[in-house]
Amino acid sequence: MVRSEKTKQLIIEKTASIFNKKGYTGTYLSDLTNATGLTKGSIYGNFKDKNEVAVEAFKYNFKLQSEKIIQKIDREIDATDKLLVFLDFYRTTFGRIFDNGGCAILNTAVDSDDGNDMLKREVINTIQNWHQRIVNILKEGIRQNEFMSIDVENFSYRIIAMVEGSIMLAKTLDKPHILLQNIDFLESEVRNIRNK
Amino acid sequence: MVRSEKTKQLIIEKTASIFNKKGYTGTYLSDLTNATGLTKGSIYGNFKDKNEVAVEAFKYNFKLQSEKIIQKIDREIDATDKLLVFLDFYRTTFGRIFDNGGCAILNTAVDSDDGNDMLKREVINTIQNWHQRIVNILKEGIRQNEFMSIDVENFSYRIIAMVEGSIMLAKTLDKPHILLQNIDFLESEVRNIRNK
DNA sequence: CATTTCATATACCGTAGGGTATATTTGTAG
DNA sequence: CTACAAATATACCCTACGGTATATGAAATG
Repeated sequence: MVRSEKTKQLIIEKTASIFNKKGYTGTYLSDLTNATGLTKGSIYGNFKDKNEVAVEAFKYNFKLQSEKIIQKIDREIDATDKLLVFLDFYRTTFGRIFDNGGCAILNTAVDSDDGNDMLKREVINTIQNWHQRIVNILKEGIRQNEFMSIDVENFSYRIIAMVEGSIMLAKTLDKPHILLQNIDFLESEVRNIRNK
Repeated sequence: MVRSEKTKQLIIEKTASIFNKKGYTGTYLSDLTNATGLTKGSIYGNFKDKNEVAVEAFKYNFKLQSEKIIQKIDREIDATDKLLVFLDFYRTTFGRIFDNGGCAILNTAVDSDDGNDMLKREVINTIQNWHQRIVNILKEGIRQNEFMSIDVENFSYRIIAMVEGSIMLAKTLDKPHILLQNIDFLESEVRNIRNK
């Protein structure tokens, strides 16, 4: 990795959680320089503007959350196990997610809802990717006669909505058990659509 | 209403949706003066600072959402009907909620998660009020043998999580049907806990 | 080792942010 | 109709925001 790429990476890594915590307008260039130990000149030598940093920070935040879980999912064979592994993931990582400022998708979706088109487009893409991933697992499960023939679109949006809503509640009220219990519920939902 | 109270109200009403759309740091005093047609002097004559306006704006936004639905709930006698009326409410009002910038609870919870203690406390209170309201309906339903004996805390957090998560998804992706379908689901959940 | 290239720091700019002290206006009571 | 109080506007403050032009420093190449 050339020097510039290293710095770029450093900036993203050091500022990602700040953007996630304070939002786009709430994160100042001074936050970026403080966190990185670099100067504005250096940051603007590596990024076009603050927006570009924010977009990269969001990508990084999501990757941080999703990379490991995708690996785990891919390791499983049965659709049921894929979904269960995915859900169980939140049990073990909610602490880290909370420390990082909460779910990047939720935060950025709410934050970029007015204005900030680049960020908004990135969030939409990310959600749709995630949704499609679950849809594909469900479809494969149905094809393999593992699951009943359900409305896969609907079911996967339900999972995402529940996860996101639960993270918001659990984090805001500082009651992790809300998330944990709703994960329990989603697991039972997954088991319910299985063919016996 | 004395003059000052009128102005205060005007400021709150005219700026509430702006705060909901752009968040606390994203809403500038210039937004407030533009929206109200007043000057900074007048705004600071009626409020201590921007934070106080934001808190009042949040209260107003939530009231706007909740006032009518509470009336509707109170009109129903059976616990089942109370819950169904509550859920059905979102079918008819999601458009207005979206136009107002989304659910005030969700937005403010995410927005005030870092810093802004006054706002954060207000959100927490509001969520807990809302939760308690659902818990009370469920408890009463159980007492009247209308519902099975379920975990009421858990069940009501599940409803709230689902509603909030669905609003986020539906608004971000511009797909209202996500919210509508998840409302359908919650309705069937309510019907499922009824004693036959 | 000299030179060039690339990355970072310095020093600066205009603007607009939140906030306030003071002047002006507007209702209101005698 | 005047005098007073309350509410609003004016004019200003300092700070720090996002951003840029330029100078300095560190690697890489011949």
